[in-house]
Amino acid sequence: MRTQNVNSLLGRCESTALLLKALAHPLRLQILCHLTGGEKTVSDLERLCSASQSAISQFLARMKADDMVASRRDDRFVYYRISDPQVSQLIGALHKIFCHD
Amino acid sequence: MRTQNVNSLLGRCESTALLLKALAHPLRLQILCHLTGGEKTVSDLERLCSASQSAISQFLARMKADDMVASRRDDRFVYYRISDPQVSQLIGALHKIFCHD
DNA sequence: CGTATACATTACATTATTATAATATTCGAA
DNA sequence: TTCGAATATTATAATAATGTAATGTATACG
Repeated sequence: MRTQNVNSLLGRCESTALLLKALAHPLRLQILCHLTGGEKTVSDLERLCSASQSAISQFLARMKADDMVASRRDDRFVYYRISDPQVSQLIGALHKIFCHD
Repeated sequence: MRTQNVNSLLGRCESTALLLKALAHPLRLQILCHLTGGEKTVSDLERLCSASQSAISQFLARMKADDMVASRRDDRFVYYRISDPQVSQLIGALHKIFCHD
């Protein structure tokens, strides 16, 4: 049963590991760090992360499919934001552990 | 320069992503969760995680090479423990976020 | 309409990760 | 010294992730 699985240690480790894997890439992590500062367009992220448009767009699409981020369009720009509270919490925790001492 | 790199956002994201990657596997995460409860032998972990000896041993070797865990031998048993404080902190943070609501 | 800008998608070669099986080592007890 | 339990290592086939290039789509504006 799904619920039982999620409540078992293995089940929680499986779903948590999936999320960790989604963050476990320098560019994806960078993107999410920038998004904690508020929504950004693809070209914002392109400049901020100095990565290719294609790579950024692909990772955003993937994270959107995983419901980690959401987007809205305004004219010719698409604004992305973090939509999963657990992702925000996790980024916050990472910041405390790795950027604060 | 190494220090500058670690202090840049990209540098911190790179090293943090490496650690996340190391945790981003159901079995490795399970192993580390069990180790937060104190040191365990390989066969303890084999039972606790219901995984093969080979898989457990390989992951432990890899995490040891990454200085995430350490081991000591007592007679015929090898006891593993978490040796990296950041790993402990991270597991603690994950527990709060994913196992506490 | 046609063009430029912003973004998305597809395709693919390269590299990394995984699971599994087989074999090796280490150490204590008989 | 031989045996078995505990752990480590090696090899490898299968799968997944990555970076890059090329192409596609949408929207505003002249």
